[in-house]
Amino acid sequence: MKKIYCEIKSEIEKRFEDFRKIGAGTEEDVFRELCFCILTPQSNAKNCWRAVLELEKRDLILKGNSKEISEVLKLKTRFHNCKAENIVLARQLLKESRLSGILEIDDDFEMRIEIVKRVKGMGLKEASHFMRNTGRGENFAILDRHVLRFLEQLKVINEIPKNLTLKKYCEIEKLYIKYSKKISVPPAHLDMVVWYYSTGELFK
DNA sequence: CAATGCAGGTAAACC
DNA sequence: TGGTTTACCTGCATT
Repeated sequence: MKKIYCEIKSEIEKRFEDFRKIGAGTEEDVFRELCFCILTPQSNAKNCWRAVLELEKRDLILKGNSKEISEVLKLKTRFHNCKAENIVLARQLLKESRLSGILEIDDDFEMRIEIVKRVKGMGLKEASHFMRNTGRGENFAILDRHVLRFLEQLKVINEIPKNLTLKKYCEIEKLYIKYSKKISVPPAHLDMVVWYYSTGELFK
């Protein structure tokens, strides 16, 4: 694992530079990333990004109603009806200037909790994902199926829990961080190493 | 062709 | 109250 990390470390660092740029960009740039994270659960990440681009092309991210958005999401992501609703709801936050208040929170952990509480469709995993993609949360774990399987294989955890409650997520996250320290790979980077290891490529 | 597995989970209902 | 189950939902690759 450490060996793989050394091979792709510079590539990962390049990604993180891009992430920080997005985070420092316009609120709209950040919102596009939020939409992406709302789409990814149980869906193909690449198709989710294509869906975001398609929504943008049709100018639906800031203007489309849930039905129009759903039409685009259909064929590209699972649960397109819920996710279309969630994008419209998240947009309300943006338009009522309640999103910027969340984004201005200094403490990363506090900000993550606020995202989970305020943005429907965002759990701890996706909130961590969103924060990483906007250049924050370097001490978070993005506990998706790949990472959990990886942790199980290494016996960092005994088994993958059937349901990941907030409490269990935090417990496993602590073990994940402990392990990342042990092998001297930053927590945020380890996630990408695992992702590369299981899929053979780096994406978002 | 039918059956199965897989795709970066979350919210809400349930007991 | 907190852990568990279910709804959301479908295309595509593999066996």
